[in-house]
Amino acid sequence: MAMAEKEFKKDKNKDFSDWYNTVIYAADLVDNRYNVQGFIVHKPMAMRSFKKMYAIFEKELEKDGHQPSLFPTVIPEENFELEKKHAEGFVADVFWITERGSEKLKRKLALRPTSETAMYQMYSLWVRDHTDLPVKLYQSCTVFRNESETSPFLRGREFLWIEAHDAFATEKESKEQIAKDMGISARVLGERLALPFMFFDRPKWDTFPGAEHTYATDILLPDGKTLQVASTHLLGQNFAKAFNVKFKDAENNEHFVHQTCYGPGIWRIMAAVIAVHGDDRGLVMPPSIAPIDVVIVPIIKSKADPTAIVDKCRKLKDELIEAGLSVELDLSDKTPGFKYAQWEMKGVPVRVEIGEKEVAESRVTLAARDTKQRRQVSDKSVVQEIRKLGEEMAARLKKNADDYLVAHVKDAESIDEIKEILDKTRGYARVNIHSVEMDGKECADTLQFETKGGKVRGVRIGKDEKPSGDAKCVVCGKPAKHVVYIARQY
RNA sequence: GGGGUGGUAGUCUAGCCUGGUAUGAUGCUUGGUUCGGGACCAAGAGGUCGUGGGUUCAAAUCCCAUCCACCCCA
Repeated sequence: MAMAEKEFKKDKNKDFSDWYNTVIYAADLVDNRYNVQGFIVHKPMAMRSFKKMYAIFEKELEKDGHQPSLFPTVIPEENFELEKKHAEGFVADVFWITERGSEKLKRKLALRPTSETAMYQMYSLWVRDHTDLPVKLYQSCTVFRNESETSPFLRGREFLWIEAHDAFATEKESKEQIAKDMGISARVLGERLALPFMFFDRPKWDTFPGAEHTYATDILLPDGKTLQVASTHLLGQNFAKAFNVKFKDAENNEHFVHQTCYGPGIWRIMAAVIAVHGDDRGLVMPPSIAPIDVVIVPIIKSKADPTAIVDKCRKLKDELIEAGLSVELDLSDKTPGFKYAQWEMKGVPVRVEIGEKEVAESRVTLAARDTKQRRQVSDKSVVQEIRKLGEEMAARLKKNADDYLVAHVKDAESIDEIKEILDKTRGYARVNIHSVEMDGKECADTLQFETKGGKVRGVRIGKDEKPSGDAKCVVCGKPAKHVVYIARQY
């Protein structure tokens, strides 16, 4: 709370990391004084946005035929180890429960780092024949991972996400689901949250442990590093075989199911929203997930009777709540300028100012968070005008994001050019590379070393980008089979 | 994995080298003046100086141990 009262003077573009590490506390999103590293307290300003974000995703998932569920937080060791590659990939990150009371457990229980091995255990019981398919369940929950380096919303030992786990009769359906999942990401991240995202087909060496293919959504942050905020994994029949998820088709033949899982990282999406939209005055929250839609600031002169102003504020608050908006009326004993700064810090999209002039002229003053520009609107059309202001703001955020992304993708034909792009442009370098199958890993490793952390994010999905016939790999010089994007990553 | 920084009031912080009554700001409380872009005056409350041990007449300060957090880099 106290941090929020302090004056905030940070230059986002000059020192992004410092800006980020200050604004999340100044905007009263989290408190990091809980004394376990990587486990953080989420305050109301964060939870309000999270709940809205969850609601948006859940609606999209349900439109696509998913149903809500909640599986246990603990996974017994024997389940966890069933899919070998999955277990190998995650074991270093798992927190284990080894005791209950003073008694040592005979088998360890994992705190779920992800829920495949909890859910598919049950899927194997539930799926008997083709009429049981598809299974499409999601859960909104937290998961636990023993990350060595932690940062609020970017990397935590406990973090919020959604995981959707689907099982299908056919490979075709499972592949179609990948596109549907990306459609959800595109609508939520691109349209509702105005984030500059790209879809990538991850290189073979960078797939989710246990998956055949990983399709990921990356967002470019202002420091030029990309953040993976969502991923869909084509699991094939790997887990189905490990967990014995089988069904009988219409001809009474047994088959393993084909599975996918989709995980939008609610925490990381928040990080992206903060990082992409925020400015030197604090958060700029897109209206779709703003913790508070509107703040009303009364302007009261000492010598005048405040009754009429306060009455008008209260009446407007009721009217806006009636219209479905979340509203804060700031009657605290602070000066207007102080209140403006406070609510701007918290990213409230629309501010209403009401003083004696507004009362006398039956109007109010609205101010948009992103431009800080004010406009006068009549009392009669306040709700409508606030909505309009929100829509205009959302459109501006979207345009900024799109422009930003376009300006931060550049082609490179040498490692030096890639370095230049990573360091100066602070964005993606688009290059020809030998291969994104396992035979290309050596090039990727070299590239990562030479460019100090530049990683192959993968082949862009939906763009059909292919190297020309005589194109050479930017690293090894052999004929290039793929066009990929390189960036440093979180 | 490697490195760095720090733990003193709700918050930020001075003091530590050179041991001797705990510094300032902010926030909070009360009263008053203010209020259209981070107001001001006055009074007041608020402290196991991370924890444990040692040295000493005396430890926030010196020594040893330990816990915790934060940041940066691969």
